[in-house]
Amino acid sequence: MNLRAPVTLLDVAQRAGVSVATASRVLNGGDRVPRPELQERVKAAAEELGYTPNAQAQALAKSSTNVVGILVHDIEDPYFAAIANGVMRAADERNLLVMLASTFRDAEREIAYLASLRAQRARAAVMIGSRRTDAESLARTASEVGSFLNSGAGLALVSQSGMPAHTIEPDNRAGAAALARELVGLGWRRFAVLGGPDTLATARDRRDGFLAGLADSGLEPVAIESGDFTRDGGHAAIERLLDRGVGADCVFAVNDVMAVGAMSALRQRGVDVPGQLGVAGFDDIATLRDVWPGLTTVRLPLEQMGRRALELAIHGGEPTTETFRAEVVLRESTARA
Amino acid sequence: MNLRAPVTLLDVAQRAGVSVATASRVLNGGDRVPRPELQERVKAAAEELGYTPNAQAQALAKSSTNVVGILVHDIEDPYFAAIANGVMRAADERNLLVMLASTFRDAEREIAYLASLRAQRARAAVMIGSRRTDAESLARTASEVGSFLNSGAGLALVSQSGMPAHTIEPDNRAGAAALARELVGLGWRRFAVLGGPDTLATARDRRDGFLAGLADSGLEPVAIESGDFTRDGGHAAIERLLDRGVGADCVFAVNDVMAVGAMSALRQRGVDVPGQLGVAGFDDIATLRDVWPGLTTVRLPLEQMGRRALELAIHGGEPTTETFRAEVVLRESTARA
DNA sequence: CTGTTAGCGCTTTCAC
DNA sequence: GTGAAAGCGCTAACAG
Repeated sequence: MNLRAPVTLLDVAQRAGVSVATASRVLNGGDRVPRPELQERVKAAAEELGYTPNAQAQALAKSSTNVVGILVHDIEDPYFAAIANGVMRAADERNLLVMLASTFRDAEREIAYLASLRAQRARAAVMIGSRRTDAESLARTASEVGSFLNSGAGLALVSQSGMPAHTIEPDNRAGAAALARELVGLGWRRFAVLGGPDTLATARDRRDGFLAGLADSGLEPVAIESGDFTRDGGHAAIERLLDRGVGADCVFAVNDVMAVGAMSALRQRGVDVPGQLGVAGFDDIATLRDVWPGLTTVRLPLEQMGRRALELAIHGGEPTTETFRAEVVLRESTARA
Repeated sequence: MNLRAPVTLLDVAQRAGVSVATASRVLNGGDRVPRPELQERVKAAAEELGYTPNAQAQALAKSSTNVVGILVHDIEDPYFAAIANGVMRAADERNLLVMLASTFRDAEREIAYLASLRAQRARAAVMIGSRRTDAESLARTASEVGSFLNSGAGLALVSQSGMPAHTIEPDNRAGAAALARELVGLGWRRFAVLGGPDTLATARDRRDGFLAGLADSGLEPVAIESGDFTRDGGHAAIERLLDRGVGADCVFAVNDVMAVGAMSALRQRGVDVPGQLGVAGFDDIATLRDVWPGLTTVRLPLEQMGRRALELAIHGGEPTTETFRAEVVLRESTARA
């Protein structure tokens, strides 16, 4: 076994003394099954020569691939990783290869990747993550999404409505509203909200849902502060809030990483959680379940959402929207004395 | 724009009134550059028809792709996500598409994925994560690695030596030894080690390095308990240790997630950290930097390691081994009163 | 059941 | 500079 030697089907066929058609049939399960004896010969030849089918050639010949794409903003963000994981598991079960692209939150990259997937003739793709509401990039994305769909590939979006494709929606509003009610039930009254960028639908929905939940009890938040949808965003937002000196007794961050960033800032400032200030997040990120005090949050079936997204994407058909329920998880960060 | 309509280069060429050769040359920068006027015509035609090159066909024709693969055990594990992120960034810069596979810690899957990447004629691949030392699966992996390399593709391994490919090694032993020394310097004396499976080289090296570091001060651990290389593994291991009642005053878990799992168990048992027991980990996982008390650990330049791995993989050449230094990060979890 | 043969869409000599 | 044509490796009719 030395130096590159591209063994082709023809090589195998010749060595086995059969036609390429026969070789193809036995090696890649086809319609008609050759006689046992030939099967043996072909398999043996393939084995001896160390034959590996050229997926590119196969794809070209039957104009269809077993590749699916996943687009996430940032694979290091545990939220995306969890959903992507679900997609990958489902893909693995179906023997599909996954092309994963981290767009680093750049709309242009996202569009370019989608185009690449189209060029690769991917069977389907799953786009994860809330889109910005910025009209222009939204239009450009929509256009590329149209082309993608038009190429015959399947597509499912997670946390992003408004596109003519299958959509998986976490019930952000209802979940946040339920959380608000539970917190009020616990006795908290003066709430502050750490929102995300206003262009992110997910962040907006969670904030609005929370406000709606408070309204159910005739309450209004004492403050709303927006920041990036990240750990640092939460850290900075709570500091601004503290500096402004609003008298909140409980703060809701629109996602867990922001909440954790906020908790860190509070610790630095010497504010006790939940003694002086209760803190709640959203997502129930697995990696953060061990933080202390345990973070009250709203659990989303992230992996399942990913699985389902892949199923819908490869299934195709008319655009569907499926909503996944969120579930409030009360922990120590909002425990009342 | 209706129903699937595969626009080919031929369509574009005809519409522009040129040959496919010319169309190819202008659309995919080639050797000879056609006259400006033709370029315009071809580009216009391509635009109007909404032409997208078929990557499969291109790959077949020039027998080379711009696809690279990444193999990780579990993309939800922040350690792997961080390295994979580095690989993806480097890939993105080079305009390479990434095929990411999560092997779910299954050796067979890993081998199968490598074979798939070979079938896809991937340009290169990066395998991340310590290999088990189980002789049989090691041999089978080695065999597939051989085939992969033999196909002309590049390969780099992260945290796994012993294969005839480029290798990126975090300096686990030295890092753990340095940590041990620092802890001793802080005044800790009775150490317990929460090791990983003995078949994982990474886990072994960290444990051994730590022991060596202790030995430098003439110390020996009071106990060594092994568990899975996961959050739950750390949680269970510390509980067994506690039940056995070894009188340790500081415990070193061979990775951060184990350490966090252990801290959680300690909290449940009412053991104060670092008051009653100091805790240290390894990796300095970003997502865990906000846990409280802040976890003393050993930082590895995860993203950089990933970047470098990709560079080596696509560069090819003689197998190299590059070692990345680890750096001790002291935090509150091992602070002495 | 098995072999022939025409493509799949694009790149790349090799002539013009 | 530009085009004709021969593949790249495999699949899928279509004949035997």
